[in-house]
Amino acid sequence: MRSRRDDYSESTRSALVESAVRLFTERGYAGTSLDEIAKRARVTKGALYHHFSGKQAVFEAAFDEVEADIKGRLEKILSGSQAPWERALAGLREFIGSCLDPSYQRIALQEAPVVMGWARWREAEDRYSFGLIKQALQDLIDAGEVLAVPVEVTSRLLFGALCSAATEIAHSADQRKVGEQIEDVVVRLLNQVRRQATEA
Amino acid sequence: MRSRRDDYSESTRSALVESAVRLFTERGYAGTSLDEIAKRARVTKGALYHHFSGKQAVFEAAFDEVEADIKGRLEKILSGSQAPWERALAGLREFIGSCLDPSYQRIALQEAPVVMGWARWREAEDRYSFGLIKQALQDLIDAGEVLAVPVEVTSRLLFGALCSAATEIAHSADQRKVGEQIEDVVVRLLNQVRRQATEA
DNA sequence: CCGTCGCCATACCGGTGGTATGTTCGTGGC
DNA sequence: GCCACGAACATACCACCGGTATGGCGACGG
Repeated sequence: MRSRRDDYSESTRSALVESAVRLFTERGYAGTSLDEIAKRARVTKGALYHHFSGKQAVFEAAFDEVEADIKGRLEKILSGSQAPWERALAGLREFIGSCLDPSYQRIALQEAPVVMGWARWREAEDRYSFGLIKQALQDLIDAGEVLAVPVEVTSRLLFGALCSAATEIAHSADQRKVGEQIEDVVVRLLNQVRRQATEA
Repeated sequence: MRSRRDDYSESTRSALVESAVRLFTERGYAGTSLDEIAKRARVTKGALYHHFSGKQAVFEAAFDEVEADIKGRLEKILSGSQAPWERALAGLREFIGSCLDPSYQRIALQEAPVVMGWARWREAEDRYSFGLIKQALQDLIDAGEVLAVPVEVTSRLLFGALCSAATEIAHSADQRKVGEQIEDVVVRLLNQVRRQATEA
């Protein structure tokens, strides 16, 4: 039986996470104090330390929050019923679009490797957006759509390229134009490794 | 006339920078205190604040130190007398190799965007390694070696891919193997956008 | 030989992450 | 219905660190 107190507890916890996501996005990890996070959630540091072991834990909760959101949207597309190649393209577009979210940009891509440490970040990314990209590439290869390439390193290259590209888009004055340019270049490159079975 | 004091002053300054590079590489920006940096340079925080305006300035000095080193090696190769395509390949190899330097990894690629802020980092990178990569790509296009692609975004994609790839190499158990895989994939992709003028 | 100023050390302050302790109130047993 | 218990917080406090203000010492120009 779920008690009334459990509701309250989860409510304040989620309020803390939400507050953390906002502040970390705006001012970064080092630039936001725990008092601020607690204050925005209308509690004190005591409550924060009851729910989390420390500042790092709060950050990781915010990280999970942001990543889970992206992952959900990506999974929906990648499990669709279109042809593998079109699914991948749609996923690519969705990922680039998601990268424009300032929270994902700063928390998941910029600060997470520094705050969590690279090893832990990589491990987490395997379960989130990077894992999905790798899976999508593997599917393409399995379906015979692209040449056999080392999946691990190739998806790593692709992920790195897309992340920095997305950051570029996000900060550019004309997001639409830069976004189309990037998508164009990426698709052009991908088409090069695509098996030409559909032709001839 | 360069006085004796100027020598001393520059000596302690460079000692501080060297100390900062070491500590920032080992423990990261947030994990190292100014007292530690000063102590390793056998001075006190007072000396540090005489030479630098604050912690950020110390970091930027360390950043410049690391970047200038890489830039020097890259420039030597890219201004060589080989054919454009071979020059670019040699530069690519050199850059991947340079990325394995833990200081460059952590200070210039990981922490700098967070510590300096993305905009300032990007601005600085334009004058260092990224600028050289962009120039190299532009040269290839000018020489008619590769198809005309949007230089800015393409080099951004390439830079991002290489950086994350290099991080992957640096942390892998078998650096040689992963390094060759990555180089292979990148060259394969580059060959795809290469103009086939040499054939036929 | 002396005043000056660059170079650096010492002392101190405010803020922040973390801990220890106190307080409230919902919950389950009787 | 009541009470003891513990979860869910609040409060008070400490250690450390970035930054500032001040003091001293020795080299350099006059």
